[in-house]
Amino acid sequence: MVTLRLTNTRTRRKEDFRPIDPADVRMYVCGPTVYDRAHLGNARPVVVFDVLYRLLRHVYGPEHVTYVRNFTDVDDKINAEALRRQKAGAPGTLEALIHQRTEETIAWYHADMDALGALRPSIKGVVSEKAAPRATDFVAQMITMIDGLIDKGHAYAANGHVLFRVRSYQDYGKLSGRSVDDMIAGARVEVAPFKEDPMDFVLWKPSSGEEPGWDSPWGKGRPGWHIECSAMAHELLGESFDIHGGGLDLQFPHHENEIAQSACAHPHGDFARVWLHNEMLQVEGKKMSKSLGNFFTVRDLLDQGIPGEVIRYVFLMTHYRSPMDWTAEKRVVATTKLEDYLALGERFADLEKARQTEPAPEVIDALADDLNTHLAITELDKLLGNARWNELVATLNFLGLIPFKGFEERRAKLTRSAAELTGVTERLAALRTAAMASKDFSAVDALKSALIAAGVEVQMSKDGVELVPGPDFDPAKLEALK
RNA sequence: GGCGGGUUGGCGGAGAGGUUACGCAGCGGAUUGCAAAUCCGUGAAGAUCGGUUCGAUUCCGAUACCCGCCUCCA
Repeated sequence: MVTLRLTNTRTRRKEDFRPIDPADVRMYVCGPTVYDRAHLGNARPVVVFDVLYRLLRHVYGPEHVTYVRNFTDVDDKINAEALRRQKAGAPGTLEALIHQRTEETIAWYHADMDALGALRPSIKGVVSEKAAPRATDFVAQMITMIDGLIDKGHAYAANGHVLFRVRSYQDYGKLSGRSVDDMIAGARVEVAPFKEDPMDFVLWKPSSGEEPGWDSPWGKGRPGWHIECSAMAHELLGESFDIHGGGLDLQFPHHENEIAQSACAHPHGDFARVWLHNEMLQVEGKKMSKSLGNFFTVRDLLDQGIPGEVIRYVFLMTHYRSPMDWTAEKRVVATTKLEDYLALGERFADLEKARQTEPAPEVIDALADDLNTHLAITELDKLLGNARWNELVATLNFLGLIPFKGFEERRAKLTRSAAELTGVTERLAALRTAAMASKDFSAVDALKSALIAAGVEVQMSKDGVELVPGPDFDPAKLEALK
């Protein structure tokens, strides 16, 4: 069995991956706050951890992998959007508007991530709502956890809030490599009069009438951000699980706080053994931000006609622990490459056999070495160069770049196109033979130009004429020729 | 201010203390009525300065520059 090696943020080292239970390898990844369409940066961890998920499924078997990715559906930005809609005259209670907003955002998210070829999270291979849990479905577990933390002296209620007592957890800061004292010296912590210590963070906060709230021992309120992941991971994956992932920006404070809460609430568990963080995304060398005007969503790109596979390929070009730069040039390269793979795979692979073929071992090895997706992609070119067509197709499917279905659709399309081109090849060949004798190529060139304009690739050699319909083949443009 | 990461040929981007990365683009050639596609060949690198070493782009240190987090933006 292939041994995976992963760079564990917790130890800052690349380590052999040994699952707690090979029959149920468990991974948790922080999902989105569902207040709006996912932007391109949101998509990077999704693709990165989808590759890991696929690799784990390959190595341990799909039914032996559990992947949970949450939805944060309680958040001030969601409340703000719902309130804005209400003020704009939308009917219904605020609660209903919040619900409506989170529902539609979750549906968008799934659709957009599906388009990127990301598999849905699953529990032991079974896709379900539970594998994509919503924070609001786990408030009771959060309250229980907070209550336990108060009992153990790791948290305290003050002023309608419950705060985590950071000084009560000795290892606080270990994941992100910071010391509490240094951070306070940095003086960028929110100071609230009711905090015992400026570093203490909120587990529970009171809700006003306009905000969603749940009854709790500390009054009507809502959970702080970090507690949801601790509660859901515990409920769905247990006290100890294998992998916890997310963007590097979550390393501090979110993941640090998750660890503190979980370690203190469940001192006998390990919480997550391996922590993985993907670097951030840039656009043309700069941070994507609304102020720079280079902010866009996944849906924006899809609507521009950029296929999800192209976005995915561009992501895979860069190792997950390096900043990734989204550029127009990379998009072109990705488009060209994928088109080559699709055209050549369709032409030379046996699709039936490809379905029975394992992904290329070189690619598995590349991914097993800390998800070296770039190396994996260069291996695709070698498969192509060595005419290992069935493996190429199987590997493209495995990587989520071109599913088997994509090749089949291309084949069906070509079959239809070939029917449209019936007779044209012979006509062109005849014209060319005549032209060879008369030295007047005008009729040949006219037909050739028309074919190219219709999206047909014209290949003429001394052996004859071949017409290959391209991806943009439009039979309607051939009507005039008939 | 604190903490962390990075700097490779025109572009993207890896691995390895000593042997061609690879891809895209470029250039030369084969082929073609002209093209396209394909094939063959080919130039080009390791931010700067110092150290360790028989030997460093690869290890160590410093400098410069870039980036991220510290502000519930992944």
